Amino acid sequence: MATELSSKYDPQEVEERWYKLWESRGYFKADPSSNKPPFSVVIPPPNVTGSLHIGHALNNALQDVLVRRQRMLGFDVLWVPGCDHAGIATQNVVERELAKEGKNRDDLGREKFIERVWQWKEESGSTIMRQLRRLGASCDWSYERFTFDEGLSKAVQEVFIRLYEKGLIYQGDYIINWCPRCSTALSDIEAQHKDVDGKLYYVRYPVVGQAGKFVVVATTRPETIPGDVAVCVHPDDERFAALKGARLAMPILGKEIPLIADGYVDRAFGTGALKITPAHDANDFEIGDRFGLERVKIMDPKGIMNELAGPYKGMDRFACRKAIVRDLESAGLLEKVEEYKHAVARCYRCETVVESYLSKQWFVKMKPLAERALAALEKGDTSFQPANWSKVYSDWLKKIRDWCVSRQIWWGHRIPVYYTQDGRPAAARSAEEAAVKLGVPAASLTQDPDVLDTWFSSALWPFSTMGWPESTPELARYYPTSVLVTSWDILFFWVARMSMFGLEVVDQVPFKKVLINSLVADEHGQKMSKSKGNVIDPLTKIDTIGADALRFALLSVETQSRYISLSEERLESARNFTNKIWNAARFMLLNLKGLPATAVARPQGPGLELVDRWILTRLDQAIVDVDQYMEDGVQINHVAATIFDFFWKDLCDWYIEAAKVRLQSEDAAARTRAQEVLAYTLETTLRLLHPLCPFITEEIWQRLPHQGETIMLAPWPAPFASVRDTEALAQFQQVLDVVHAVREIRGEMKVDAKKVVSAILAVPDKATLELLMSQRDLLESFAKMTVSAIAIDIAKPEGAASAVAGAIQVYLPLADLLDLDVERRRLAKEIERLRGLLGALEAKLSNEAFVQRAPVAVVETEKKKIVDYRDSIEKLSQNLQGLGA
RNA sequence: GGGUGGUUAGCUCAGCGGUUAGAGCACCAGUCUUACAAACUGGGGGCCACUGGUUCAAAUCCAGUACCACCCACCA
Repeated sequence: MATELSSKYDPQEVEERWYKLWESRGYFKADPSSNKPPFSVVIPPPNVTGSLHIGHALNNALQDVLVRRQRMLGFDVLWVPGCDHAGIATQNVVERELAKEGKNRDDLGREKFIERVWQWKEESGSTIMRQLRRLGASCDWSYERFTFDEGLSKAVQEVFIRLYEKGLIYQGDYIINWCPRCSTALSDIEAQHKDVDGKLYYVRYPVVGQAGKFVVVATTRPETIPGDVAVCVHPDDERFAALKGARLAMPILGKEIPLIADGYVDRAFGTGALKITPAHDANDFEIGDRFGLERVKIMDPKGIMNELAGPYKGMDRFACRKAIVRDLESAGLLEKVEEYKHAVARCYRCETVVESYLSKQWFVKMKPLAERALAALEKGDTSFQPANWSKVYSDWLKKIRDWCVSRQIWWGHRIPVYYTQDGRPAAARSAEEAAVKLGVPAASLTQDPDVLDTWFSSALWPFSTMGWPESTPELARYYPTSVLVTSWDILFFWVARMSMFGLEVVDQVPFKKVLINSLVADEHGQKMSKSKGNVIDPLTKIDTIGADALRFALLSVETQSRYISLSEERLESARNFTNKIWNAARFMLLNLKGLPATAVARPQGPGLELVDRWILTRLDQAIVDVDQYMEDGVQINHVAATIFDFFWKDLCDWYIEAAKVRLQSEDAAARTRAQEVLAYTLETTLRLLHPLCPFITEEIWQRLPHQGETIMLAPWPAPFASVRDTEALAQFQQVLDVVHAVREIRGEMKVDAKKVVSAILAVPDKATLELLMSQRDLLESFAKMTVSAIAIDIAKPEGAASAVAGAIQVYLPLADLLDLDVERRRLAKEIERLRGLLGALEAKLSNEAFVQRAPVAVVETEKKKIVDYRDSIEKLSQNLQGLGA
């Protein structure tokens, strides 16, 4: 069987070839008609704004691991791929493109502009899907969806109308977060608060009719003074008792405003007096409402002061702040300015300082939806992993506020509400339907110009992708999805909203499990950003080190912390691992000639050598560990480490080296045995590794004796059913100990690596004697030595270096190579180490509390260890003395 | 103001109740041994942030402290 591998691993060629084959043969396809149990995942749809970044690579590698393993376990897997139209973000990107051409969106007009964005989407969307393929993502491409697809748009429209009719969507004038640059409303979570070093201005509001008297108000936003309609103090604040009912003059502009009192005011803050600007602050809006005050809007949607700002008309809000401060100062109305650290909200898409702005918007009433999501969490219908995210999630749901869903942009799902000439609204699937509802001709209606928050459609993703509102076989079979793999930064934006909308619309949670993955930072824990120049581009990496290596690097650092650090070193190490796999496989394939093409059964029986039994048992252990780490909290980094250690240390460093003796032997039976163990071990390990590194495992697997046409559909490895061969583990460990002991002496004594030394092994009993006799060839080849004698209680020759390997004594008569100083230091150091261990143990065992209370088994092993330590110290001391002082 | 996570070898991290703690990279010494120098062999390197507590036993559990990150929040 066994065909050779090229001497150098070329991931590019291998990856491209296999992905095409897999896809064309339909291995990624779900089969709704199969009788296999279903397993479904929907991709967190990447935004069509650009290309795949390293975070996507991690997220999708993780999904692919789960999905590939489930397939191997015999599930009918559906992994739905797709992109998000990403409303504001994408519109911004295209507007920037236009700006390069010296144009803006108004130059094109709504229709042409949207056409332009679609053009962008076609390019960018296909780039992203191509990149996912390069990563190896085994999505079912026949289910590829886009949040702005016709079908998904229909779902959006339908959900809006249903919620509207249920009274869960309403329109109203409220203070919302407004981005003057994007010129649209934002939801609360789209305004991101960051502390800044600002200033607190103490402004004097002259009391009308009492010359020289002022009420001093502390504010961070003096530019909103023209919008003031009152100054408010606490009703019980003695300092203002005498001014009750007074009128104040707005600084600079002179407009008269009342002094009012409300319990909301914090007497301890500033001067205890708060200016009330209902159109530009959420709290002031509420207070204004309580007092029936006017709402004076002093800015336009771009953040430019309007005519109500009097002399400041036409100024940008920040220029206006400067101007007002200057004017206040020259008018003697600025009492003082304090440094003040406070939170300022910025647009999450463009970082512009967000304005609290009064405007008419559409809202979703969230409380009833959140309650259902909370109940589902409580019931365990959805669970989080790591589990502590469920607290973050539920805390947010508990204090949820209504969701502002209308956006004053063009790229998105148009709000399906139509108005009559006199402003009566109706939510409808078309103008015609609205016309019927409203009893007017369709032509007389105008549709709401706004579009929906992009996250509105994302919230429907798990069921809209499956064909809702139609009742499709996919919905019935794959909804709720099995697991959602996503990062915590979109827990509120996306995960929580999917839960709420899934329950509200389909009456079931959208996913049973949420697996939260880390965000990827650089090697110093810094967020990757273009400006810092620390971005690692996944595609460039795939080009250079291959997708498998990139995946392995990401997966081997993925933990349950919020950020993981990815460094060039880590990537290099993963690249080295794939290279090691390639070379080891290459060696094995070169040595498997003569094996049949059919899968090799697990070798067993008396023909097995100790080392064979050892590697097979280590393999079983690795499988058990991997399974546990896959199931038990998905500790994928441990999965990676387990396979890495098994493959490199056990298989390559020991087993392959050990097998070389037999592979070159004349004894055909012995050779075949070694070949069978190698083939079996490698084939099983490849299946174990396949979900993490799909390409290289397939490429090698194809050349090994195997069953089936692809490793993708080969069965997931199961540990061998019979009892663990713990005897082999223990015995082989003794062999390893002896090898280590000899190598250490050689290293310390600087024995020429090519020189074959001779060794004498003193063993404690007959069993050990027989064991070492049987492993003599192995010992000799591993330690570059000839074993001249193995005997019970043989004496140490003159001029020999010595070491203790468990109960075995190793003597190397090195003659003039022996450096007495080095030898003394070595032995003394080891004795010191053992004495330390012994001392601690003795203290422990002389502690009666320990002997009485600790489990008997623990006490017993400790007692045995004491004997062993004493024995070793004794031997080493003798050896040391034998060297003379 | 509330909350979460972190603090272990020079760096990035693992270990989360039972020997005086491990890995990868980096470092030092040696080796091109015909699968692999992207490799092999050996070595050096850590009072596991601090302080208390629980326990026969603590890096590991609990409490507090310090520092670092992050999230949430309408106190101007």
